[in-house]
Amino acid sequence: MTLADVARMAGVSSASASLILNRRAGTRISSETQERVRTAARELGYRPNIAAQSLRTDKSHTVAFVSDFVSTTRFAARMIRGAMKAADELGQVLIVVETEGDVEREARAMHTVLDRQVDGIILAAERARAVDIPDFPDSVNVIMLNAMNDAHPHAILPDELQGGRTAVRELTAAGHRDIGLVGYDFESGIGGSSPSVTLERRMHGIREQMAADRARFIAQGGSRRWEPEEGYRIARAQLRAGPVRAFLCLNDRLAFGAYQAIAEAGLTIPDDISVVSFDDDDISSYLRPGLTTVALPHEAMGRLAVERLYRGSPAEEVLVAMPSIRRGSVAPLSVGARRTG
Amino acid sequence: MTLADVARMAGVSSASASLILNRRAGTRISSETQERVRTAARELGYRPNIAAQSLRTDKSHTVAFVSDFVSTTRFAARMIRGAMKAADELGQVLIVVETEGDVEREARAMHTVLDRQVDGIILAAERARAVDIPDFPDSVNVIMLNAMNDAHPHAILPDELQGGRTAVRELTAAGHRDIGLVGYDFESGIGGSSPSVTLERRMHGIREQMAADRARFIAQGGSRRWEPEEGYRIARAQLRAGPVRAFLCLNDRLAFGAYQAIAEAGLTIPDDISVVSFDDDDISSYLRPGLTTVALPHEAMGRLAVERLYRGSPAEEVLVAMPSIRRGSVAPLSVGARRTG
DNA sequence: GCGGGATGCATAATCGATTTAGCAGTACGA
DNA sequence: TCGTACTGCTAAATCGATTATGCATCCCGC
Repeated sequence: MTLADVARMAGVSSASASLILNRRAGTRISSETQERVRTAARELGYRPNIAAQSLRTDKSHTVAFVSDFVSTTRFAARMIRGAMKAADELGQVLIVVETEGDVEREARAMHTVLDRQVDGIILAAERARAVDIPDFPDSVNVIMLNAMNDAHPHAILPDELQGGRTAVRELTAAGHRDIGLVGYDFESGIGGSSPSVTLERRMHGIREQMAADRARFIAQGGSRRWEPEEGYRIARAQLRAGPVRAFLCLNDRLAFGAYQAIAEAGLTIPDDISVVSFDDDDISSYLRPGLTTVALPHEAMGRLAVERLYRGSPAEEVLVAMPSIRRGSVAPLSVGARRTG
Repeated sequence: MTLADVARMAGVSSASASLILNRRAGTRISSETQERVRTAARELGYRPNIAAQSLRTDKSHTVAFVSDFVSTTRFAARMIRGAMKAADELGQVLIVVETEGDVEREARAMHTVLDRQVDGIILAAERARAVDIPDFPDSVNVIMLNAMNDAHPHAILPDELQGGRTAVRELTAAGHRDIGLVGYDFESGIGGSSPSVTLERRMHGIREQMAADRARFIAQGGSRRWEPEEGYRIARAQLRAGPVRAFLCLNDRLAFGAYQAIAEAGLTIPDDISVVSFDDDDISSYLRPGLTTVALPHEAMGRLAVERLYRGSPAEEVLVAMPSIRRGSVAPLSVGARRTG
């Protein structure tokens, strides 16, 4: 079923059919003719051939989502999901390519999708970071998702500054002032696997809010890997060293480890000790009690990427709020409730 | 950079340029001319416009991956990853659409991708099941991935019969004959969330292998939901009822719960009790000791889907082997090692 | 009765490839 | 010398849309 078929059935030229079906005609075509064409299109089940459209108009209604990882964690998947929902709403479609961080595959991916005349490219990274990307024509619309690149200022990132503040406030609002920090050490600067702008921002937010609320870290434990084992190790050390009543963990896996250490010490969350963390990983809802965590808003970010490409929004850095997900690992500090025995 | 540019630079017609770059010419074009054209293409960085190609040839080198879920579990993501790897190797690209199981969105997705002249459609389901799909032209190449549909015999499924046998053999090979079954009850038929062909096959394989190895279920606990809580409940009941030394769990989340019950009973895995499960979920590698599980081969299945579409393989049901992932939750039965005190 | 403008539609070019049919030129055998 | 068979390439149609231009026709005012 082509446009020509529709035109023939309606007894008009395909030019008119095109004008009518694209509603570009204004008043220049009689309403009877318009009706005839629309009816014909409906009866024949006409659907435009997008390859032909794209050839002529240079619009493919297709966006490329090029990511270093799609399946390692659910984070990347959430960004994809957000992007796909927005695409669906806007009549777009997503070509998804995984590069596994391989530079050669990245370059290949860029070309492959450009060959398909995509309307824009979303370059996503699983963990917010600066990425190297191959050169390509300036005409191409590119947006960095959870990633940064000097040549491409259009980027969507989590608002880590606000996120850091929010996490601290979860604890201070419950009365906590003496807090154990798990995963980072301000003195040595150790924390996280690589120097990352977003981590800096998060730590900055944490520091600001701690000062604002007159709270202090009575213990700090840094580690490069942010896995349950390290969380366990650091939390145990802090519990042994002193009377910690609140942990601020830099991600949910660290918090998972901290939970173990807390249980081992015979303490109860949140009555004896409160825990707050970052990311909203799957495990945070599996844990008992559920972990209160400041979420990385990946779905919202993915959605925004598609929408901004579609709208041709200005190339600027966009920060997406990190909401706090309260699940029950924080309780008001009640003096003397702990270790009364 | 179009083909015409290349042709102009090489001083030939675009027809010749096309023939040469597609290597269709055979001996009909002089090698000097061929060289000139290839050089021109290289120097100009010529890349064919796939929209134009697709318009003319009806091949878009694009495959649609329509799935009910892409981001809920890592299973779906693994299928996508396998599909993408194969696509990358074959010079194809994947359009990914998520329908969330919504019939209307499924229909819309089918049309959207058909409009884009995809070479084939992969219809994937997160959990192996029969799916309803909208009608579309017979000319479209469709393959069911982890799903079944009467109208479309071309399907790729895990070999659950073999998988069931394999799981049992993991235990019987270690000397276990008296086994506790977690998640299913042969007498009541209760187990799993919905009647599923693949579950039937798995249970059939389990039954066969149990008989072949002269083993028996000394306890069975069925449940519709296969979540950690149920695993915990069922395992605890079985441990209290009698001297179970081996658990066969129907998925890793049930096993996760069983681990808790076992720890609570003061028993050690695998010395006191062996555990085998299905799926190879993430948690199976997080657990201590690592969980021995019969994996759902999702990545291999995704890969196969793209390859078979590409090759135009016959429309048949393809079963993919479920490999056993040994991690240390199974140990040889040593009589008297348990509860000696 | 005629120029001018609006109305309603068609013609044809175009996007960038593929592919069939066929045109020159040469070689060769009879 | 002529017919035939290759060889090496080009012209032009084609895929299915969009869009600039143009051609009738009619209405209107003068």
